[in-house]
Amino acid sequence: MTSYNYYLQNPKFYVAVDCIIFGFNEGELDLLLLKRNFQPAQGEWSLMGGFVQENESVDDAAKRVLSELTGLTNVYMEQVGTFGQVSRDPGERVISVAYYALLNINESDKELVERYNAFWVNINDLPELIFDHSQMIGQARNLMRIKASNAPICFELLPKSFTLTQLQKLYEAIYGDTIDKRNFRKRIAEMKYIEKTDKIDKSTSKRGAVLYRFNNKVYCKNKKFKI
Amino acid sequence: MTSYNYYLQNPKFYVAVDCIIFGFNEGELDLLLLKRNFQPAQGEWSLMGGFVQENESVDDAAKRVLSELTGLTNVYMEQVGTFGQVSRDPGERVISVAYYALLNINESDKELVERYNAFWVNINDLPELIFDHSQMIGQARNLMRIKASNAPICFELLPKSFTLTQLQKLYEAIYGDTIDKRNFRKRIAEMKYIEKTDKIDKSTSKRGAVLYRFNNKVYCKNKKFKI
DNA sequence: TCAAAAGTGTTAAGTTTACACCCATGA
DNA sequence: TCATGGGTGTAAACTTAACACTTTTGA
Repeated sequence: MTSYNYYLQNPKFYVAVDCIIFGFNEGELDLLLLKRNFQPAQGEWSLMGGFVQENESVDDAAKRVLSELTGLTNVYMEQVGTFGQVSRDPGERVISVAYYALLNINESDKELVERYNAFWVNINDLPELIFDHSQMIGQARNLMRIKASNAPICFELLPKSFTLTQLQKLYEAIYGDTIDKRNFRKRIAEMKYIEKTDKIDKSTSKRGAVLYRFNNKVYCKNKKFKI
Repeated sequence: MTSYNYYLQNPKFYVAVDCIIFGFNEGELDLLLLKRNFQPAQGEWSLMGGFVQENESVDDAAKRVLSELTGLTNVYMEQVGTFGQVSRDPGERVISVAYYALLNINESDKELVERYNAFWVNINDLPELIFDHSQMIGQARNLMRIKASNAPICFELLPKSFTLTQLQKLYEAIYGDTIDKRNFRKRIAEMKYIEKTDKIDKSTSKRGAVLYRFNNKVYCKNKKFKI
């Protein structure tokens, strides 16, 4: 590896990643937050984070940090942005790259989550968070909302098969607004890649609700999505 | 400043900023690119960039770097994202945060631009660029297009007063598509913050075209914008 | 007088919204 | 048999898209 003088005269920084981890449970959108049982800011609420290492890309660091907490790999993640205020971390200067992740709460490793002292917290009932983590969450929510209206990322939060009521409740949680049931179902019916299965979910009603699933192969044929 | 062991065991990185600088001239959208007369990658095309310093935020570094090239401060800038592949810069590991900037070409310091060996290049006719700079530009264009359709950022690229034909040509350049003149003007007419002035521009037609200006105070009253 | 850009309305198509009742079933 | 959530269609309001001619004036 060549080193030019050019680089040497410049300072280096700790670079961290912080994860805004979305989950969906019982009609509510949750975030996985740490009640920190370690330094710094012990006892306070924070996002799951970690430092970028020499041998990994920033994206890979985010995946690693997410996997350390949840045990999951191949999770949908998207970069939110970089937070680079000089004193955002009062301990040391740290530049942090925020990512949001969407996952199915039931697939996460409950033992790991417990070991980190992490909790799923309703997104409408968030505690105060350290540093600029609340700001990161705000940006992540906006980005996620926009993406969810234009791309089929909602299925990352749901089980493989789901009812239309579940799907609607998820969108209502994302948008923070109610949606008309008939209009919603009309739009879904137009999306041929949201397929009826022959299974019925009886867990929330006596009549039972048809289970649907997302067919990504069919989606890839034209990639039109709009809710 | 307190140092915890926590930080010390982690590596540090060079952090750079790269600027995607948009300008608008004669109906065409341009980017300000460097034909590098310095190391590394001398002789190749690149974005204007620089390293984050100890005493400045990442956002401030982007502003400084932009100002070094253009002489301009108070320029509209937005973060595009962070590029953190391990070997994106073959010289040394550098994590780079990309920003896009919108400015009026005529306000930039031509002498400085020349000294840096920088050129305004039509966005549809870009050269090959070093590292991941083409990817940065791609993301910046997408982001800018979306923003321009939802917020009045287009005026950053225009002189204080402008004709409706200029404004339409700008949007056509941003969207890479033609727009119906009557429909466009109808939409503009609904935006009370795009105000007629009593001036006429005679530079592009014998008849002359009315000059308009953007009134930010009026805009701030309801902040609705959609083109 | 004519070339060249500025300016101006209407209609059809498509999209979005609002809205209320019947269905199936287990308790 | 009834309470509960599942499932279904239509009409009005609004938005978007398509489209062509007249005006002004300097050369």
